[in-house]
Amino acid sequence: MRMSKLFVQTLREFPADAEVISHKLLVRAGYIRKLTNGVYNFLPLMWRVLKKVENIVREEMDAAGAQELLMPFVQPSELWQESGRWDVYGKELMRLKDRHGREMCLGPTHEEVITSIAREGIRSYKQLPVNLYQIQSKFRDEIRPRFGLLRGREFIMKDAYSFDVDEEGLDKSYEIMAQAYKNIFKRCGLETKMVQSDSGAIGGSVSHEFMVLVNEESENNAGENDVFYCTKCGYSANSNHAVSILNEVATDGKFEKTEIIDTPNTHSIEELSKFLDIPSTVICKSLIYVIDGKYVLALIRGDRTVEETKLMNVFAGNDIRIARNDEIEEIMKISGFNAVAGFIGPKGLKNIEIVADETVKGLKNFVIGCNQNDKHLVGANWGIDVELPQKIADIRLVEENDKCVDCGAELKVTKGIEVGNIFKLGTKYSKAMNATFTDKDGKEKPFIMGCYGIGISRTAAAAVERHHDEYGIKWPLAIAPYTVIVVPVSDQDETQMKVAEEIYNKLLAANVEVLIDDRSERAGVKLKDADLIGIPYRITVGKTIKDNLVEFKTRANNSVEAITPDEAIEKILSL
RNA sequence: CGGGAUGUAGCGCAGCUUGGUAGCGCACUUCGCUUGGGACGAAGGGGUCGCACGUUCGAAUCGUGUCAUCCCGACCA
Repeated sequence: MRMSKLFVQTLREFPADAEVISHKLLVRAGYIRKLTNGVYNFLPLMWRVLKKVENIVREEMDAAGAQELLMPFVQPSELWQESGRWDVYGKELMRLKDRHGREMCLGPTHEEVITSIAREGIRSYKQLPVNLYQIQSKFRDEIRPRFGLLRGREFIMKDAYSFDVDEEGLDKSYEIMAQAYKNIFKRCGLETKMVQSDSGAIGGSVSHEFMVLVNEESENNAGENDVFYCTKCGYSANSNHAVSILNEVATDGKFEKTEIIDTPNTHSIEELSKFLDIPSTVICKSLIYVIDGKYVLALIRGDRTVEETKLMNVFAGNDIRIARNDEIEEIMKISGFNAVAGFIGPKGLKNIEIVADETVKGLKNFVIGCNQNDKHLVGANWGIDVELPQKIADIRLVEENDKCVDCGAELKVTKGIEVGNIFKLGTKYSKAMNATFTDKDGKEKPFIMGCYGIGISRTAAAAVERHHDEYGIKWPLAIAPYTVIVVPVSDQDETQMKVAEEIYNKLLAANVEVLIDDRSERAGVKLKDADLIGIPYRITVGKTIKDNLVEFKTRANNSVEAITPDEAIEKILSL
């Protein structure tokens, strides 16, 4: 391709509305352009990259025995009503009506549609297992799209769905996909970590996420997930799912008397601990949450933080948030108190579910709110002064230096970009939608399903996050829009132009994806653009051509060497 | 949805306090000159100043409303 004809506009400055580096670079280097909030045009260079990623995904999925199909982007509400998700999938589901007033939605994911396909097409266990996938645009009306391609509303996704006879079959299908995913990301030039995660709105039991770790980048960190991992064994998990061994701390408050004492203006654990001159580990913290509209009181030791997803899962909820002050007021009123946040305790509360984290179980002679402002109960003990809640669960956020449940070594935390996700769905959809097959024993059984997603556009953006420098993008070879760019330094030097054209034509003839910068620009412009756009290799034809030498540059490490044109061609052909 | 900020040419910005009919850099067009790291000179084209209503002889500038965008929290590939 000739640069003079290539549809690309590079910008001399970064766009003002971009925050993370992949967004800044992709816009500046002319790969993408925003159409509207969270929705981007993929310009020719970007589309080449996306097709590369898609093809890697396609090859590995096919090799893993999956079959590609394409489902509609617009879906009828009926299917979603069958699965029960029409009412629980929140505002991310883009709903619309057709001319007859019939309710539809833009596909954010395709469990319902694929289940309806399986329901119609699979009658017998003999047809199983089967894995079907598609690569397609998805639309999720995200609350806050941001970070360019990393969290758009419309994005390209590969979604696959497996159907098995039984759990062992699912385990096998899941394993095959996990391996395919490892191959895919490796081929894309991305190091990923497979971590345990919460299964969220899609549902199901087991799930893992593939994270591109980005902690090394201190500038505007694009990693939206905290990943905890063990420094010794292989354990790693998203913070919304991570567990750890209870850490050993002082849990005896050593108060001589049990009494309610004045603790003025101690709204936070920190203030209370300072005021009483005790460690925060002997305080029981009380937090009121609203889960699916119902009130929940969560008790946790003063030094720890509640993990909201874990808490929500205790009640199988879909939505969780901390209660507002007016809601706390309402609870207090119902229970006959008037305490504000900071002085709340479980004793005497009405109309609320109570759950305690494991950390509070071992507390002795501890401090806890008693629903009286500016007062706390000190020297409390479970079963004597306050009832230990019946519901006890792990609802705490893991912290760095907690111990691994598998091997006892220390856990560390890092940031990650989630580029892929695999779930064991089980029968969640097949049961709800009555999708069954006839098994060996002649009985009707629901499919055992799994689902497997990869953010294609996000993967490309993640590659930019991981591979760039101050001059621009450094595409991994496998997903670069072009392999090599030939740059004649001066378009007025006949020899340079002639040699550049020769190199270009030879590479073209060898089916190499090659660009030639034939624009009548000054050298600086052409070299800067080549770096910005991030083509993996550059062959610069300059003055040294009189000695039959060109400059061969490897963008990945910015190394250069002077070699002959033929050697340069040879190097490219031997990649 | 809550908190903060911003909307002026394709991109980056100034002008707004103290109203007087819009400007700079990049990009674009033409000519000259230049060609190893985003040159230079000359001449051009392009904006109903987000939108609406109001105040005023007169509004980018003041007021009210509205829409959009960006950042911080709850969603997720």
